[in-house]
Amino acid sequence: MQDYLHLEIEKKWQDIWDEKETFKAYNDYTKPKYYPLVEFPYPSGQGLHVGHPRPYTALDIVARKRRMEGYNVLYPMGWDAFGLPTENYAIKNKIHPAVVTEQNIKRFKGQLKSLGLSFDWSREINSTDPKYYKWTQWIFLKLFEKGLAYKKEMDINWCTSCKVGLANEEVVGGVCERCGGAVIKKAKSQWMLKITEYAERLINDLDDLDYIERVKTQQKNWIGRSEGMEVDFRTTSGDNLRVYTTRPDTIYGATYMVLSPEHPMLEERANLIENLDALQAYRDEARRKSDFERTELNKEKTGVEIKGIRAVNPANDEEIPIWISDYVLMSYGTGAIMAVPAHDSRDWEFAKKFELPIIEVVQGGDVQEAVYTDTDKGIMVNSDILNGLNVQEAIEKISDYLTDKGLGERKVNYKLRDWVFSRQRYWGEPIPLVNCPTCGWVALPESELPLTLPEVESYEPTDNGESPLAAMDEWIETTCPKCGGPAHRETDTMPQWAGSSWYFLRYCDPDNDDIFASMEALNYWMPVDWYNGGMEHTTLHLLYSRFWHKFLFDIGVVNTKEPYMKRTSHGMIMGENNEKMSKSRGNVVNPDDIIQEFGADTLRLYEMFIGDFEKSVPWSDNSVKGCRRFLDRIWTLQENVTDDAGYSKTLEVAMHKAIKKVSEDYENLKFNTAIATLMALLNDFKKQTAITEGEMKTFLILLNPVAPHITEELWQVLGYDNMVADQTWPAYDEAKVIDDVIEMAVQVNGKVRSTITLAIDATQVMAHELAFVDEKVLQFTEGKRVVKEIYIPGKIYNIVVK
RNA sequence: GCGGGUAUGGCGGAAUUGGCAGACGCGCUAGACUUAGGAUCUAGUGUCUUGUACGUGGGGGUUCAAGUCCCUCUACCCGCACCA
Repeated sequence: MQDYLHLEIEKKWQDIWDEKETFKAYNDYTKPKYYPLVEFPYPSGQGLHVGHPRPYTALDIVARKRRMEGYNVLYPMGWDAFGLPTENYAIKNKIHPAVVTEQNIKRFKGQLKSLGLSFDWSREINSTDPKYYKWTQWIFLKLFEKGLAYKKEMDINWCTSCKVGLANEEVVGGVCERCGGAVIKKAKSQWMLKITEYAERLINDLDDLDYIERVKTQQKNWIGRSEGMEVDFRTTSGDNLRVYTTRPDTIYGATYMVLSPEHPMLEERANLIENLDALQAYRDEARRKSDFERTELNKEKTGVEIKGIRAVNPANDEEIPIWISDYVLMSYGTGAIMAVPAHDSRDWEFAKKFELPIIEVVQGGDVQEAVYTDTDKGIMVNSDILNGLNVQEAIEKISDYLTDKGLGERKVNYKLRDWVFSRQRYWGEPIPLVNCPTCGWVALPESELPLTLPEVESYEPTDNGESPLAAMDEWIETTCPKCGGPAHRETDTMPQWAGSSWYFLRYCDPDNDDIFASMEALNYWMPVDWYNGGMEHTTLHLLYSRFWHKFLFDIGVVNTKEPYMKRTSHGMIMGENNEKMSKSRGNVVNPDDIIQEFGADTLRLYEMFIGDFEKSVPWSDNSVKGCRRFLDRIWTLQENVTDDAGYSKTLEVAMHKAIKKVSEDYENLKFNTAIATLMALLNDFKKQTAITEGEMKTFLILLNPVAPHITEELWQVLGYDNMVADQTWPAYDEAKVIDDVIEMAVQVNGKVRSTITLAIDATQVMAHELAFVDEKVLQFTEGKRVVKEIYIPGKIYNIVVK
């Protein structure tokens, strides 16, 4: 017997798979297809992280199993290569980001190949390749054409000392990550995409999808649909202040109003306001905080009352004060609220701090002492026409009442905001628009796509907040495609989300120069059957790509209204100390080292065995060794295989059970228990003097998706000249999976006292007879009265005594 | 703070969804083989005050029966819109 030389064996089979194009997805549109997808990685300078192989191996298992089940499988891979780290590296080292990207991709690809993943590399894509981003730009132009892209003044993070715009991630503790300088918000005209127009569909269409529940919930909560009312409050300045509320029933408890510090009323009625300076100072302060900081509850509430203007509660005509406070956001609702301190915890804290009146309108608590929010079963009080109603009835009645009086209207609101699509950066897709003094914003004609990134001297953003492209005069100066007059190019680029919002479509037809993918290819391959990715992409990436896909469906260029049929999520791999792996913590494990020492099969097996696929899990060097030991023990099986093609009598049930369990577990993300089953089966094998060829073959096929190299090698050792990858997935016989005799636990008063052996279909009478001669049972029942017997066939027998 | 999730031996985890808690693996203990062992093989391994005992983050409840269902508390993890 040869030694198990993992490096040699793994290289050998990887070369064979490449040469034979074993995993190529062929364009035979008559066969049943299967399209599993993993998120394409950002090729960072650090190389592959041990976290990457976890999802890749998981869907590799599914892909390999599907091929053996007769499907034409498309399991593709590519690079999501635009992004901030590459750009920052380029700035620091004065090297073109494209060069950095190329190096990183090369390294990543080599590492992925050494894992033996069954990707179809002939369809590799790269989001920074002009041939790819031509179509990203094309899709943007379609959005623009349909009125879904618009310009709006939005705040960016601005470092006052570097004089550059910063990503949120570059703002640490309110200061610039690079220089420690103060960061303020600076208004900048930005391209926005109207994702809010799709909010309703993005919620409703989730119903038909096979997404794991927590992903659906997160998507729904992120979109944040709420039904409520917009209500107008008159003011002493003669204006109407419109608020949004989901609880119009509590309007009689509204004892003050709060406006967002950015609310336009401050400008519009500046002449009537007596304390403008204080308000302005507060506004400046709020400007330095993010929405996230502003809505933090545990911090002390702050605010300033507007002196000189008061509001009138439309329900009871009482005059109430108006405050500004940063816990009200301009970006949600109308930027103004009616505050009901008795029944909203934020309002309650604010009222307590500033000694504003608290009026109970739903019975059930002591609102002077604590906020009362559990109002579901409460009855309305102090509310005139609503008194005595429950909350639901009150909402209906007051909504009708205010609507009839012309004081408000029912309104559905979403937390979801439109997508800020501009970045003042170099390393992104140029936005293919031209600003013409006479025609306004004009799209480039399709024939001019891709609009490629020009060479620039510096990748640093300019000190007036524009992208590095703004310094390229000869690139900016152009002519208007519409009128032919002089015009300027847009210098902002797209966010990294752009390229990843449609990449799964390109895999279907990656070399097409006429369209991003032909309808023929899309009709066959789409939708993605199973998409696995990190929980951290559950809100943004998933939502953005669903939005783009729905848009493409609306303009008739894709065939399905949803891109992904099924979405699952994997947990993170932590360092051995159960902290996030990072250089600074010194707990990083390099996959290359593991492959070198133990082999790719061991790494794959380990990452699948390590724990619940959906949960995060710490790395363990010892467990890696245990997985290698399992493969070593399999390797030695080759010495004890007989010529018998079937299963032996002693192992028959175990074989059928294992096929069933492994087949099901691979489908349900339960890779750890699938492997445990195979380990148990190997233990059974080891108890025999020899196993049959049939048993060995089945075992190798079942293990192949997890450990493809060693299983192919052992297959060859058995004397076959084809591959495991060419085999048919084994079937099991349901009749042979069930034991006909079982051990049943016998409980007395709910505690297990003994077990009895009986037929699977035995009756209670038979169980009774066996149990009441059992010494251990009698010990607990003797001299006592049997009150009740619970017999669940095949499960348990419980005797209740007194 | 808001939204989502998690908690089981020394460690990673399993438990047919209300029916024998701890499968499988690691670690540990003992033994075998060995010049040697961080190799391999065999056996054992939840805890303790060793019994009508206790035990699935803490407290309470429902049930013949609870890791699983209900109430409540705590701790940790992910996301929060310019990281990807």
